[in-house]
Amino acid sequence: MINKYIETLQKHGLKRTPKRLEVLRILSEESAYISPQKLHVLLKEKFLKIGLPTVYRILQQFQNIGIVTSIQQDDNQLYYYLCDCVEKHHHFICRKCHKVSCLTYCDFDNIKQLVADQLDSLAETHVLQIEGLCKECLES
Amino acid sequence: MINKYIETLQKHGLKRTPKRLEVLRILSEESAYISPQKLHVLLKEKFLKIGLPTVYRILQQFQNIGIVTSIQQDDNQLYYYLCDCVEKHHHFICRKCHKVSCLTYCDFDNIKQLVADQLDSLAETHVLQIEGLCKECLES
DNA sequence: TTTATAAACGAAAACCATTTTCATTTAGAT
DNA sequence: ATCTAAATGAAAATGGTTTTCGTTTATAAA
Ligand SMILES: [Mn+2]
Ligand SMILES: [Mn+2]
Ligand SMILES: [Zn+2]
Ligand SMILES: [Zn+2]
Repeated sequence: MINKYIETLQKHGLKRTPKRLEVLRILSEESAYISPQKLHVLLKEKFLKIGLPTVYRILQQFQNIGIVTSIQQDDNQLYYYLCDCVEKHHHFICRKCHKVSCLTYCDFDNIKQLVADQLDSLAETHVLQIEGLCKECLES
Repeated sequence: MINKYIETLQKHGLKRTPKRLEVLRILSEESAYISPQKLHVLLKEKFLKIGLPTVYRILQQFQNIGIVTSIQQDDNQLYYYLCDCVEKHHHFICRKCHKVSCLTYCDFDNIKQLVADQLDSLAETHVLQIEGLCKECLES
C-alpha cells in the first residue's frame, strides 16, 4: 500500500527520500490524526537529524498531492491524517481517541443545487467535519 | 435587531460596554466575515484606546454565547461573522468578496444515522463550510 | 447618589505554531 | 563518476493569539 503513495510522489516530481518514506510509514500505521510536532518526535526515533521545518514541508507537499488531509482543531493547530480512498467521501473523527474513519457519504451535488436555487450562487468546494465518539470510546 | 443581541449579552452575564456595543454594530452592518485585525482598525475609528486583546476577548465571548461564528481560512487565521438565525442551517461563503449567506440546509440527522450504521459510532457535532462565488461576483 | 465589587480593559510581554533564509547535502539523471 | 535541481538542517523571523497585571468601569447594593 505504501508503494501506491511512492508512485504518487514520483508522479508529482517529489524525490523518494528516507524522510518522506518514513513519514508515509508512520502515517499509514496511525489511525488517528497527528500533529507535526508529534510526527517530529516519532521521526527522531529513526533519524538523528531531522528538523521541524522538514516535517512541515513534507506534510504540506503530501497535502498538495492529495495523500494527506489536514484538519484544524479548536486549539488552532493543524493535524494531519492519511486517506487512501479515491471516491468522494467524508471523515468521522473521534473527539476522544482522535481516530479518523471514512464515511461513505457526500451530499455535495445536492448542496450545489440548493446554493444555485436559494442564492443564485456557485458552490465550488465544501468541507465537512463530523465529530463524536467512536465505537471503542463509546464502550469504554 | 441589536437589542436582541444585547439581551443575549445580559442573559450570559456580560456587561453592556461601549466596546461590545460597537462590535455588535460593526458586525451587524457587515455582510462578510472579518478578521480580528480589521475589526480592531474599525474600532479605532471610534475609540482612542482599544487593544487587540480586547477585540479577541470580545469575539471569543460572542462565540461562546452563540452570536458569532468563526471560520478558519487557508491562511490559518480566524475570521468571524454574525448570524442571527435560530434554525439549524449552514453558510455559503464567497471566496472572492467573503460575503456570508445563510443556506436553508442541514443533513445532520441523516449523517448521524449513517455514522451509527456504518461505524457504530455517535456523531455529536458537525461543521460544514461551503465556498464558491456569490451572485454578484459571478456577474462581475 | 455614593459605595462596593467583580468584570472589563490597555499595555506590554509572552507564547508558540509555522515560515523563511541560506548554506550544505543528497537523489536521481546523464 | 559527475552534475544539478531538489531536499534538508539550523537558526532566526514571523505573526496570530494569549497571558499578566495594574488600572478603569459597569452595575447593583446601600
Ligand atoms: Mn477517507
Ligand atoms: Mn446563518
Ligand atoms: Zn475514539
Ligand atoms: Zn462574492
